[in-house]
Amino acid sequence: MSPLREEQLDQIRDERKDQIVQAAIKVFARRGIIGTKMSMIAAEAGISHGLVYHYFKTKDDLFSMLIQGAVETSIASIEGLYGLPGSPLERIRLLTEHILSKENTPYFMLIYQAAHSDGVPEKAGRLMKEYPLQAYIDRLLPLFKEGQQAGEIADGDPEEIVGNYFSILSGIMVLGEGYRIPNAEFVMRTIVKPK
Amino acid sequence: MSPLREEQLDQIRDERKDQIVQAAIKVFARRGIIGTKMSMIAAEAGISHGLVYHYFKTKDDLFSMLIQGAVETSIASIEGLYGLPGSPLERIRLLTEHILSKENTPYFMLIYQAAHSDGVPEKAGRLMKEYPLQAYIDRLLPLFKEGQQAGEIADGDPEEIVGNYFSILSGIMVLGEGYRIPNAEFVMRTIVKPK
Amino acid sequence: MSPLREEQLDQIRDERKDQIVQAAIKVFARRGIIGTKMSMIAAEAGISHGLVYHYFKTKDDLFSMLIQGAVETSIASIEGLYGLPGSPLERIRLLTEHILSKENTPYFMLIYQAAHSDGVPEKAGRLMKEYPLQAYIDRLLPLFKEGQQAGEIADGDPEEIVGNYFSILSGIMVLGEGYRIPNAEFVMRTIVKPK
Amino acid sequence: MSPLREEQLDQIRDERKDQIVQAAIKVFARRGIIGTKMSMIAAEAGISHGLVYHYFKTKDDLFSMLIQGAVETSIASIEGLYGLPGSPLERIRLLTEHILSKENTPYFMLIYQAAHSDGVPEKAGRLMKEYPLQAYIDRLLPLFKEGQQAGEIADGDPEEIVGNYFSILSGIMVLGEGYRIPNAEFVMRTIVKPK
DNA sequence: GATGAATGAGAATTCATTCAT
DNA sequence: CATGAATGAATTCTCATTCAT
Repeated sequence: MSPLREEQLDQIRDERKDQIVQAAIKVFARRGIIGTKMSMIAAEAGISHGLVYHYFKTKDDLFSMLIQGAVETSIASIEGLYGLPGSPLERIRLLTEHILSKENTPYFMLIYQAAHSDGVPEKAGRLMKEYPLQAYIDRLLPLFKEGQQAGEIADGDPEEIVGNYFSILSGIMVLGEGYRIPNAEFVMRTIVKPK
Repeated sequence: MSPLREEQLDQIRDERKDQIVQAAIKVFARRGIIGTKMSMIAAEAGISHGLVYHYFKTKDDLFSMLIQGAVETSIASIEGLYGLPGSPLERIRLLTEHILSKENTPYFMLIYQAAHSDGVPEKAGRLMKEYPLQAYIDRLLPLFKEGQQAGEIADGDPEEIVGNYFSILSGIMVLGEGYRIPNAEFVMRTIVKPK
Repeated sequence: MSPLREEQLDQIRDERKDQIVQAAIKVFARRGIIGTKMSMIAAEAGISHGLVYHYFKTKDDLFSMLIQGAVETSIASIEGLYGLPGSPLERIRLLTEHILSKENTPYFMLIYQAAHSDGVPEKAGRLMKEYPLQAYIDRLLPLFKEGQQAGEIADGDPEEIVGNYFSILSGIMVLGEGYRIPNAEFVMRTIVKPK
Repeated sequence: MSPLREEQLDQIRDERKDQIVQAAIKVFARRGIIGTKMSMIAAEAGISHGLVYHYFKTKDDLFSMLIQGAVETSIASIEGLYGLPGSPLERIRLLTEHILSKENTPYFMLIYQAAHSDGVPEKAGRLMKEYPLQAYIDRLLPLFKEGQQAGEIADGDPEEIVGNYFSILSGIMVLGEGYRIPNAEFVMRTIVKPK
């Protein structure tokens, strides 16, 4: 095994792994844990079902890994808001637009699946306990409070407002095909302070 | 044999059927079609799984029956709005409160499941084709237009407004445990015309 | 319980039992043991399935009873030949016509089912051991030998001739719908001595 | 991956498929469709029941495939007669011997099962409609007519003669264990013209 | 690393049988 | 005697997972 060869293998491994992950996100998001067959993921990734097991120990393992990624990404994207310039409202609008963008759907679906389905594997379940929905709310809270102080966000219990805001966004993202996705402005109306 | 006995049997049948239906709504709503095992329904209803088949031919049959009920009930509840007194906005607020009330969750979940899950039985699928989401929007449209004419509802394409409104409500109802359910007022903000 | 009432009950019992037996013969003959559901028998007899169990302990019990009747009847009908007048060939022709008559089909089917199907209950199986196919052949043998001595029946091992004759008849009777039932004359050609 | 491997897999597939088919013929012939459990076929073939489903979609599928083979083989074997040399009677005797040979039993049983049993799958049923018993008779008819013209076959309605002949052969082949199988000569007596 | 044959646990469904009324 | 509600064992079929090649 020359180092070159090793590198090649590593590259193949990474490629394959990503192939599988992308396929799995797609299928899990649409069909949920139970509704997703390993063969579907393999077919979507264009490989044999046997190969999936070279890279992921079990179906639960694969799902848990996806959830972990989804949670980390989404938490990071919220925390990223605090480094951005602009008024609180502007930054919230940015986040709202970001969340409502098409490419985020699978991540929300995944988190939704993990929070609900009963076939949720232990590991994914643990993750959801560590970073429960409340975690998202907690991280948004300071921003909303800031907004209230700036007179941009409607008065009222800030935790309630954030909770409502997050529910509405989550709900929309989970709906899937057939439902109209409102634009950010529409959702923002629920939180901006009327003049 | 005696009329009394006949009645007793009818009563038992009705009771059991209702028991099963209630249990099924509960379980289907939470777990979806594939995720729901007949044994879960039986256990939830406190009967043997064999008895479920005494009353419902198949799992698909049972699910389809529930969907039919859910669709009919929800359509009727929208259409009922047109007979009520009050301004359009007041009536929409009424509907919003009604939809957001706890006891409606399973119906929305059911319709959501029927519109999405992959194991949707043919009969339920047909129902969803007959009464697709658009049907709900169509039925709400006149009321919203009325509201716009009365200056109560925000300007803009009424179909878009209704679609967004319905998406937000549907999304919320589908989320299930862990998420905060906003009160009607919060949702109403997305559609009322700012003064 | 007046004696009159007892008699009435007895009569009902006998009627019901016969109703069930007739229905069972019909259904078992066509569908075999496994293919016959108790509910089919009950439906054919026009009673509830529960009532069948008042008269027959189990499905196997019912089947065994029918086999017993079929075996006894058919054995008796062969033995009856020996008391009849006429030449051996004439009496064999009589038996052949009798067997080939439509109303005998179910009995042959039943015996065939009992001899083959693997779901044969222990009791019926025992009966078939006591009166196996050989029993029929043994009982026909003297008549055929007589026929050979009288120059009416073809020469050759009489046991083989009887066996063949019985196989052909049994086979025909077992075929059921769709197949043509030859008349007695046709079958007789296999055993009569050519002039 | 390599062509060798490809061939190996093909070979394994063919072997397994044949193993299953042979086992299935054996079990279906004896027990009929309903009486045959997939586990029996698997056990007979010495494999897991899961593997049977790897090769055949359903039990009905497997049965239908067997019927198709049986029908095609038997029709072909009749049609092959017309290319053979010899007098009509000689060729019919050949066919009779062929049919009565031990190895043909399962095929006749199978066709019999398909023509009768109640659990006959739609596909097999369709095949039996396309090639009903009448088809066999139609294909034999010309040969028997030839035989009558040659003075070898008994006079009378040829369709009736063929029908009877086919019934007798079918009946014998269907009987199964316990019954004596007559030799061809015995059966031929029913159709040859007496001198 | 990659494939797909092979296994077996689990879920839907059927049906013989029991039993309260 | 008669009914049909109720149960659970048995069967078909699916799919996650293993493993030889």
